[in-house]
Amino acid sequence: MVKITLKDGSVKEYPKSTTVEEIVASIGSRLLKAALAAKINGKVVDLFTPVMEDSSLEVLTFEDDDGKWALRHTGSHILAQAVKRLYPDAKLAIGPAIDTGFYYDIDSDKPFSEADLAAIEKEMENIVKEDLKLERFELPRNEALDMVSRLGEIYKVELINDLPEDAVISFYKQGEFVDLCAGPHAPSTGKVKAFKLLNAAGAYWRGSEKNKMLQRIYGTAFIKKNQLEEYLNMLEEAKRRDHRKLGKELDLFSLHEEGPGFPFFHPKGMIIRNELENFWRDIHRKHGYKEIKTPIILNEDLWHQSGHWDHYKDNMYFTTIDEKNYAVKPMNCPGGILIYKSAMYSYRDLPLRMGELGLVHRHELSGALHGLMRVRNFTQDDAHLYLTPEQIKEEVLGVISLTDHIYKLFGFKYRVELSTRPENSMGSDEDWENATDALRDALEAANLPYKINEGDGAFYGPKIDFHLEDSIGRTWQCGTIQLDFQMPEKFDLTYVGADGEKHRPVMIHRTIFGSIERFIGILIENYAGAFPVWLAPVQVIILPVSEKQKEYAEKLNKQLEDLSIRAESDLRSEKVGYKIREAQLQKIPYMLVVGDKEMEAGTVSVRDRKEGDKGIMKFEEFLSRIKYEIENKISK
RNA sequence: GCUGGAGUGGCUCAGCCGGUAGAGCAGAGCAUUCGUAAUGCUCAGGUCGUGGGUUCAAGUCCCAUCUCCAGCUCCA
Repeated sequence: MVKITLKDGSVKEYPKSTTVEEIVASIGSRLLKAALAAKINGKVVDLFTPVMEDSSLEVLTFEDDDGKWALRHTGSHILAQAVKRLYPDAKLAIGPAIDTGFYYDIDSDKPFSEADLAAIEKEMENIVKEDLKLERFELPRNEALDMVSRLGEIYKVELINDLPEDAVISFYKQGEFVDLCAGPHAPSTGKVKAFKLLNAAGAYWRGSEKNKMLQRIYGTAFIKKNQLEEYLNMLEEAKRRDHRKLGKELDLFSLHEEGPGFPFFHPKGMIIRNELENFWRDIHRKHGYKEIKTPIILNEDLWHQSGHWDHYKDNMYFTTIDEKNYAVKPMNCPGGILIYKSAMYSYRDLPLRMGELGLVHRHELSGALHGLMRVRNFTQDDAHLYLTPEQIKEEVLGVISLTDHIYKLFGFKYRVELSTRPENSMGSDEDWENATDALRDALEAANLPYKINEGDGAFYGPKIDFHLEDSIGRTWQCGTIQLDFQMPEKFDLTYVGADGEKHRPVMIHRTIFGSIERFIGILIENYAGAFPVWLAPVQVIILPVSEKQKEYAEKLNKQLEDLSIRAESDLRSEKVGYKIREAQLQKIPYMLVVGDKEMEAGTVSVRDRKEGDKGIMKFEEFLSRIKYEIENKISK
């Protein structure tokens, strides 16, 4: 007999090699129905696993991440099985579960069209109906290789060959289909009732552009049909929030063939930009930053000296002036450094914080361009801090807290990553280690959860990255804090210490918005175009009921403008309903409906874009309310 | 850059098996002066991303190219 300790602390006894499934069945039929996998002594296993010793047992359902992943992983196997049934020549690569569902990479001569996906989905439904039991078996390496080569699965051969010597090589079988897989899986294909294939796209084998491009089919799976519906609705909703669509509808910006990746900002988009920049300047001044501006085009020699030529040339644009070679700046640091070098500094001057809203140009791959999120020219809200080595931690912490403060103002959730030394980089291992440790210390001190992003640092130093989410949960790097011992060396930067000797400062490169363009993209999607009043391109629109109130409307408009509130009046001879509809679609925060009643009483009938009709109030009262909202940057 | 898909008036979209472009919205004009998400009528507007080719005839077929979309790669 073995003793099984359940999550609630109760202990039950079962004959040895009773399967998890049988144990779960003895607990309750509802739990059995919901169970997808289990944890025995903390290790995730299949339900058909026999229990051989005294253990703790935790049943995993779709509510648990591991249970969810098991179900979706089974979804990917069903997908592969369906593909093999329909296209026996297709070769299978990898097919994992992911946050939003699952995918399978397949090598097939025939590209999968929408119609093919529908056919595959149909076959998957059959497999679900067949309710095939999943079985697991292990093979010694040579037998495993033998089996996958007999099946002609060349990618699986490669995968097995790359497994470490001591790895257990396991397979999962459902009906006629067998796949190399570590598991765990749902107990049978019948569990995957609520699934859908979403799209097909290319993906390189093993993620390297040197390898063959395979076809990746994405799908998702849930335990209940209504969860799937909900998810699909969420995707639809996200499409409505897409900043590219809203940018056009709200007349904020545009992109043209004449300048791929070079966004054009329209008057309304410029208002948001300028408000953000004003806010940025204000808060940075308060945090001890000076502002500078450096040229966009600088002599090529500078870029040789900075190391960009060796490490960043492929992303740069070049030009010639008077037969001399120049580069368009992809970063602001070398220009900023020239300003630093134009004076002498005492240790008393440090930390020196110099901010720059700098327009940079980078050659991004054409296929990577994406609305405002990834462009070829963008304005970084950059700053370079020059410090003594002792000041590193405090300054990094200062930047972290400023970043947190600003993101919170917008109500953004964010994720933090620590990116370490990349392959193509400069400097000694010791410098890199010190810099990376310093950033890690700061993160620990700030008590920020973070993930390590191996080899993703800048070529001159490691960095802390802040990622923000767009409407469908894709994340984009915005803020970054980079610690740099290299540029001060390359440019022979110095300050005079208390000892009267010259010393080498350390540099921090940092951004908070990251790029104004990308940040605006994130703002649009997060607010679904309904910006808080302080950012809204038009803050108030006055809607006279008829032309009789035209003058009253103009008077109110003028008063608003005198207070620097962005107001418009809709004086067209349209019905109020029509004017409201347009203002509503433009997501204007406040509509002031004025008719004879209001005109005579000096009042306005206020309509809030979210809450609807707020009733009549004195115009002055409305003024003080909106002023309060603007001044305090209220988002609601 | 790679794989797949798309590109028709300012916007959103229709156009079957090739026979010389349709609608709604927006715009302009006229009428209407109207109380919380679309008043009516009239008019104007495209040669179908670009360049070649096949054909008596191409938005529709073929080739090239540009841009966009999804994903991969890359990144603020």
